[in-house]
Amino acid sequence: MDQRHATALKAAGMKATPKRLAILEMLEAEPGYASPEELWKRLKDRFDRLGLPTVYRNLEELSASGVLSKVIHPNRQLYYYFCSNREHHHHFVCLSCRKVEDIPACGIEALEQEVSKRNGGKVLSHILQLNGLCGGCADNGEKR
Amino acid sequence: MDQRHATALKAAGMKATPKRLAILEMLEAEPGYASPEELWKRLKDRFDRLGLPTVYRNLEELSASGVLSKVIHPNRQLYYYFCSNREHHHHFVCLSCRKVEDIPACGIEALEQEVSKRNGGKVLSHILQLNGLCGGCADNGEKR
DNA sequence: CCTCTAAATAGAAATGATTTCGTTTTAGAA
DNA sequence: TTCTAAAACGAAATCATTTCTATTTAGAGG
Ligand SMILES: [Mn+2]
Ligand SMILES: [Mn+2]
Ligand SMILES: [Zn+2]
Ligand SMILES: [Zn+2]
Repeated sequence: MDQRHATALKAAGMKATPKRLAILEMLEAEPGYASPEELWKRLKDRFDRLGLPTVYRNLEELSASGVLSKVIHPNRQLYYYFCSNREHHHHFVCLSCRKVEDIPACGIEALEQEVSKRNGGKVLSHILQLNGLCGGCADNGEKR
Repeated sequence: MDQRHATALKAAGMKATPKRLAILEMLEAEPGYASPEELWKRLKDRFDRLGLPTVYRNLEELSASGVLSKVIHPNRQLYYYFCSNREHHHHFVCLSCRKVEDIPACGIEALEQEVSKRNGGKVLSHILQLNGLCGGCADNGEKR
C-alpha cells in the first residue's frame, strides 16, 4: 500500500480504497495523461471486478479534490494526469505523446488584477495551457 | 445583407450563405457566448427550414477559420462567440451571464520561449482563459 | 478484534450532445 | 442562364459519460 497516496486521499476526505490507490499508482507511473477507459483496461486485470463508471467517478472526484489534474483537450474527451507539485503552476501538454511538463511560472496574477480593476469582475479560476509538441515529438515529423 | 460578414466569409474561403450570415449577425449582437441549440432555436423562425446539424457544422467551420471563437467551458459543451478584434488576445468569460470581455495582453510569449528553451518543445497553441464572475454578477450573489 | 453505517462499487441501462450519411438544394463562378 | 462543388436537410447513429438500484466495503467507534 502506498502510504503517500493513502495520506493524500485522507487529506482530501476520501476513503483510501484499493481501487483509488491503484488509479493513483498507475497515473503516477505515467509520464503523461490517460483516459478513463485506458486506465480501466489496464487496471481491471488487477481486480476481480472493476466497473468503468467507478473509474470515471474516481477520476472526477480525485480531480475535484486536487489529487489529480484534468486535461483540457481539443477533442473534448476526458483525460487526467498526476502531478505532485502542490505549488500553483501550469502545464505544457504534448498532443502527440501526451507528456505533461511543468511550467514554472505564469503572469496570470497581473492579468487577474487587470480584470478586477478594469471590469470590476472576479476571477474564480483560470485556464492556461500550452499545446504543442515536446522535444522528442518535434524532432520526428509526427503530428496529432 | 451584411457586407462585413460576407467579406469575412469570403476571406475565409467560405460561401456567404444566408444561414451563415444569420449566425454571424446573431452572435455579433450577443454580448456573450451561445450554444448551437440556442442559436438554432432563435434562428429557425427566420428560415423555412434550418437543421440543428447545419448550425453545429457552421459554428465549427467558422471557429476553425477564425471567424468565431469557441469557449472552453467546464461543462465541456460547445459554445461560441463573436469577437471582431483580429489582434492576438484572450478573453475573460463570465460563467454566470456568459459575457465575454477582452483581455488586452498576456505574458504568454515569455512562457512559450521558456518552454522551447528548456524542453526543446514547440508550442503550437495555447489556452488562456479566466473564469469567474463579471462586475454585474459579482454584485448579486449569483453563481453558476 | 467486532459492529455498524455512510461511502464506494457493480453493472446494466439510459442519456443526450454531437456527428454521420445519403439525398436535395443552392451560391456563385463561368 | 448553366453548371458544379459546396452547403443544407433531417432522420438516424454514435458513443463517451452518467444514472440508477442493489450490493459491498472502509474505517470509525466500541
Ligand atoms: Mn505539474
Ligand atoms: Mn476578443
Ligand atoms: Zn511529445
Ligand atoms: Zn456576468
